[in-house]
Amino acid sequence: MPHDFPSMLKELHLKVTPRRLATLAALATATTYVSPEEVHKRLQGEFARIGLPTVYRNLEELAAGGVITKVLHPNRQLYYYFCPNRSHHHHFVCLACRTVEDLECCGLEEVEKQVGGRVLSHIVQANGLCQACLQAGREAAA
Amino acid sequence: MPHDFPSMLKELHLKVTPRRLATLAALATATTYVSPEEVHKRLQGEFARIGLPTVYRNLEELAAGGVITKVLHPNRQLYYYFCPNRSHHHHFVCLACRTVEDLECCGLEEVEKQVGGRVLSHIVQANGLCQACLQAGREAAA
DNA sequence: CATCTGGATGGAAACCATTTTCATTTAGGA
DNA sequence: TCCTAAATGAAAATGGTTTCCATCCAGATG
Repeated sequence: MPHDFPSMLKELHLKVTPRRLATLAALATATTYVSPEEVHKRLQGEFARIGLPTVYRNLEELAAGGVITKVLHPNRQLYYYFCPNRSHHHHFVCLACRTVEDLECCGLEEVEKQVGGRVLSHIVQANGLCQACLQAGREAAA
Repeated sequence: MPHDFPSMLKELHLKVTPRRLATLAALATATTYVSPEEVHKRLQGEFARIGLPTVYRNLEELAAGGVITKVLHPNRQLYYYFCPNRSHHHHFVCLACRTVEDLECCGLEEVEKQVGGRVLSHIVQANGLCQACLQAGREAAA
């Protein structure tokens, strides 16, 4: 069953606009994490007018709603990834081919207990080279 | 025994300069993570001339050498923290009072095995409110 | 101690991903 | 069909961070 993008948007109380649907479609069909700039470029093939701020805004809203995932690159730029896995987990991202792999959830759930405070957010992300890139001798890229 | 900053710098093949020593001293005496801007401001009390680029460069070099730790704020700015704990571990940072607590190391060591590739770097950081801030009703700040 | 050399530094400018502003358009309920 | 708040584009601003380059200094050498 294909993704039901309109329902996803409605659940987030976002209007179902052509640009948002196209953004979701672009992410869902990408095999790697992508930059806002790249999403913008791709949408320019579908819309005569599409502003970069719109892309930034929509990506941010979708990520805030949990429909897509942010990838924090070591270069500190933001990338986005459509992760169909709805359960709580973390990612390994290949810095060469930009693929994303799910990781088993690690013990961060106990952190709040350990700290005694409240965990508002957390980052658990491993960066590196996937098996394929390692064997192919590819290197990390910005 | 106080910290031996000159030795730390020499181990990293960095020259022992007054600015670097003052930067380390500033971080070591701070009870919270601090921004490059804040380090710069503090050093202005010690040096008639101190450039912001110098502060950025030195902080980056010290972090690259593992002498200090980067704190990745949710607002995507970089902060730094002098963590005397030399063993591998991760951090919980309070977004209200900016204190940093050590976390027990979680299972990231097995990630490389799980992925089959090579982990070049990883981020494991919990953000939130520490116990004291939670009880005091303080809130997260930028 | 004097000299030498590459690393360290300051100031100004550049960078550039991201955000803000604001006028215009549009989704979707009334 | 209307209406209103949300969505959008274009242009400009933002601001943390980095680059450039001339000058300075740590520290090795003799």
